[in-house]
Amino acid sequence: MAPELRTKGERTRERILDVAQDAIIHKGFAATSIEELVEAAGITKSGFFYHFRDKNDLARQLFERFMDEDNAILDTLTTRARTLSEDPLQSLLIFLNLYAETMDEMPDLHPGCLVAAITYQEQMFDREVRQMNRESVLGLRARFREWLDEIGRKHPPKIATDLDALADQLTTVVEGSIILSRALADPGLMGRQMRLFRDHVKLIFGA
Amino acid sequence: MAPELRTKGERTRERILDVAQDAIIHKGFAATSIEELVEAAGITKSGFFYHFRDKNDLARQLFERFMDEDNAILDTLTTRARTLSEDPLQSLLIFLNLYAETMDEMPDLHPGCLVAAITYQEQMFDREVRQMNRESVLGLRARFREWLDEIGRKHPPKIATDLDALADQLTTVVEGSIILSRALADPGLMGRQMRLFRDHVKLIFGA
DNA sequence: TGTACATCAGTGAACGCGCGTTCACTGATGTAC
DNA sequence: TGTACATCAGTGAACGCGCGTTCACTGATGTAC
Repeated sequence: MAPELRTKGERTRERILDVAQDAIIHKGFAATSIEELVEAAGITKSGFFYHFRDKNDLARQLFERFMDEDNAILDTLTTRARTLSEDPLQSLLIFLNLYAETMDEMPDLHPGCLVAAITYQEQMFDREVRQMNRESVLGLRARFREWLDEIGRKHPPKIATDLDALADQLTTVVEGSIILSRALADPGLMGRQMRLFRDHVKLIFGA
Repeated sequence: MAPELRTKGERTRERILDVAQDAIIHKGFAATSIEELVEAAGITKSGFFYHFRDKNDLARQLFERFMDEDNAILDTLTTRARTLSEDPLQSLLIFLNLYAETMDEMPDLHPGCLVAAITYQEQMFDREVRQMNRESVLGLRARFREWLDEIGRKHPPKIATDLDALADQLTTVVEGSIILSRALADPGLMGRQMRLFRDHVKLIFGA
C-alpha cells in the first residue's frame, strides 16, 4: 500500500497526475493544456503521450486514483469511528466529527472535489469517465444508507425522516460546502457545515 | 419588467445569452466556443463581437442577467411566504417549501447553478466576474442570516446552533444538490434535499 | 413627402497562435547466455 | 565478465485544425430639416 520508490516511469506518471489534478480542479478540464502539465512535471509533450493514450485517458486515470484515495480516507475514518464506540449512532457521530476535522486540516485535497468538477464539465468527458463519476456518488449513498438503517434498528428515529435523502445529504453537504468555501475563500466553512449536518443526525435519532 | 419585444439587437443578444448559459453549465466556459454559440443563435461570428467586447464580456453579461433572475425568483417566493403567515418562522418554512417546489418544477434553470460552474473554473474568468460570484453568495448569506435572527427573537432556538452556518447551509444544499442531481440524473433529488433542510430548521426552532 | 445623414445590426474574409496528436528516433537500464 | 538484444522512458520536430479576435465593408432602419 505504501507506494514509495517504484520505477522512474511510475514516479513521472504520478507527478503528471498531481499537477493535472490541481489544474483541473481550479481551471476545468478543457482549460488545462497538456503543455502546461508537462512543463510543471519537467518533461516534454511527447513524454506525456508515452504515459497517457490521449487527454481523456488522463482524466480516467486521474479519477481512478482519486476514488481510491477517497475511499481509503473514508475507510480509515469509519474504522476509527467504529473502534471508538460499538453503538452505530455514536460511531456515525464520531465519524462525522472526524470527517469535519479532516476538512479543517486539508481544505484543498478532500474527497469529492473532483466529482463536482467533472459533473460541471460532463460533455468534455467520455462515457466511461461519466459512469465512474456516477458510481462514486452511488457508492457513498449506499455506504451511508446502510449505516443509517443499522442505526434505525437500534434507535428508531424520533422524527419521520426520508433516510434516502439523509444519506444523500452527506454528499450534498460535502459538494456544496466545497463550492461555498471556494467562492468565499473560507477554508473553515466546510467543517462547520459538516458539524451542522451532524447536529441534524443527532436530533433525528436522539442523543 | 416584462421584457417583450424591444429592438432586434436586444433579442439577438438575449438569444446568444440563452444558448451560452446552457452550454457553459453543461460543458464549462473554456469548452464552449463562440463558433457553436453563433451557429445556434443563427448569426455569424463577427455578429457576436458586435454584442460582446470579448469572451469574458459574455461571462459578465451572462452572470449579471442570471443574478437578476435569481434574485427576482427569491424575492417573489419571499413575498408570497411572508404574505401567507406573519410569523417569521412559519414564513421561512413556507418559503422553503415553495423553494423546493420551484426546484421540482424547473430542475434545469434554478438559481445558483452558475455559481458552481464559475467557482470550478475560476482561473478562466477575470477578477470582475469572480467578485460578482463572491457577492452573490454573500448576498444569500446576509438575506437568510437576517431572517434567522428575526426568527430567533420570537422563537429562541431549542438547540444551540451556529446560525451563520445554518444561513450558509441553504446555499450549500442548493449547490450540492444540483451536483448530485446532475451526476445521478435525478431531478427530484434537489427538492428532497431542500425539504430535509427544512426539517432541520423546524427542529432547531421547534414547530 | 423627399432627401441626407447617422446609427444599428450585422457580414465575410483573413490573421496568428496554441492546442492535441503523431512519428521517427535515442540514451539508459535490464536480461540472457 | 563481456556481448547482444529488448524494453523503458523518454526527446524533438512537425502536422493540421479550430479557436478568439480584427477589420473593412454593408443593407436596413431611424431621425432632421
